[in-house]
Amino acid sequence: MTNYGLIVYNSREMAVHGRVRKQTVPVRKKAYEHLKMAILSGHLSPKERLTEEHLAETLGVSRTPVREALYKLESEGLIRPLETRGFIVSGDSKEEVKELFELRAILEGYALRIISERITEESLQHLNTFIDKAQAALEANRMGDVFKWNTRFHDYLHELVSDSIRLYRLIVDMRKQVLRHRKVTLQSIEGAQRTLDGHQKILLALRLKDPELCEKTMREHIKLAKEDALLTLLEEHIES
Amino acid sequence: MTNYGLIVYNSREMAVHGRVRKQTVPVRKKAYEHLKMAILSGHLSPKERLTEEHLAETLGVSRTPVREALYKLESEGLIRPLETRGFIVSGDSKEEVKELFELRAILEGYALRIISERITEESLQHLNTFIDKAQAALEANRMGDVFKWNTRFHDYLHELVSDSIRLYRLIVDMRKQVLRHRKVTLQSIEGAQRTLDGHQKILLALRLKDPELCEKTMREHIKLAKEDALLTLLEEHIES
DNA sequence: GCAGCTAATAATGTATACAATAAATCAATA
DNA sequence: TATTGATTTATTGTATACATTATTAGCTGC
Repeated sequence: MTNYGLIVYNSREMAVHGRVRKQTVPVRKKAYEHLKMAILSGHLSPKERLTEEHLAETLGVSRTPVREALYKLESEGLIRPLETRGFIVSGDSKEEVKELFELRAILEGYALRIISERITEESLQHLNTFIDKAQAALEANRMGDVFKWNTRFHDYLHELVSDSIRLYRLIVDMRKQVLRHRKVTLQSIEGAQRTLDGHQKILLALRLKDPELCEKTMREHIKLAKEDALLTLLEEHIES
Repeated sequence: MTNYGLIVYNSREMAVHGRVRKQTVPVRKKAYEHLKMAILSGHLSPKERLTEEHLAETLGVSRTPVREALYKLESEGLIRPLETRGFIVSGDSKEEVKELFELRAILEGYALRIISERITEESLQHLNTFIDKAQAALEANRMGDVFKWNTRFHDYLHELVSDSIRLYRLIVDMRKQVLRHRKVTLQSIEGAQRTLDGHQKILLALRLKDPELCEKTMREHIKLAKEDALLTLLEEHIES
């Protein structure tokens, strides 16, 4: 396994109730974030076996926080216990990727339905801005920015259901997991344009305040993303 | 806090690969199950503060497995960290119950959509049997059995999507959490009859193999359950 | 009484030790 | 050379100790 050292950022300040309170980031959380990123970015492949001791040693911490991170990752389905001991990064089989996107489609579709019933003109304006910026970036061929503004678009939408805690959590979680399949999608211009068109449609559906249409549109939008992701998956297979 | 001792069932046999292998249930898991049941059954009220030390002492184990159980419960939203230290059982505010049921509605609605595309005649027969048995029990005023067969009905449906691991997990999880709001629903005869009618509709939609209709029907079915649960919640408030 | 400080206490976070168990290795035997 | 059994090693599960931090309680001076 590659030795990726634990990033050190031990404490940060946080204002609570007017009083400044120091809050140290628990090692457990750092280990968790670290492993999660390693998995999502592909640094940790599904081939490698993960054991508490080994990880603890690699990260330079004790087993206690590591195991807590492992359990959390397991509960999120990012790793799974091995028949023998230890864990393994969950492979992204075609079926799994499909399922991930399908869940996203229904959850976010439903979220958009809710949103359509409460969205304000101001929010619509915001969303519009994000689309415009992404479009401009696309025309200037700044793909990084396209990605950024598209992400903002979704983030902003999600914030609008942040009071539905469970739904919100689920969506955020799914999106994170989907990250590793989405890279290539946005590298192709056609893919990016398609995404943007999707966002336009979503905005339109929201403007119409039509819950039914909103749900349907979002589902279709994510379905497209799914197909892109599956294509990518296929390409990777051919490459290797 | 009430002293509920840890149920002792230390090991069980499990056949794996033809070979019988002894498997001890980890204390962590026992503590988790124990706390979960205490919460879901209402033995642990949202008033009580949960701290690692205290729980460890009460359960007669060390903090290590307790904290792991606590983290898991937190990730499932059954408890949440207190502003001060410790955890507290998540209250079932009206909003939370609503959200829970709404999520169930979309997830199970989607599940039924999938199921409709693959269900066999045999499965339909099974489902039919469950409904018949529940109906018979209802007419004989054996409410416990009504509950049992209705549960079987849903369980059986869920099994049909058990290969969609994430979806399956989510549904199972939501249903468990919903348990504590459902008791009273089935105690009323009208409620039970309504539930049964709903199951009939679901079966019909499945027979028609109409995905759209299936999704819609299931959503409506769970929406009804939601309203019952909310009524119950209201009643409890009045009582106290 | 109360604002602000300090000491005491409670609770958590992490490391570590040890016991229990599973997997791997190896040797002996048929 | 398979198969079995015993031994070694790897890994996990739990308890515990200690350090750190948060919370509370108790002061003191106003």
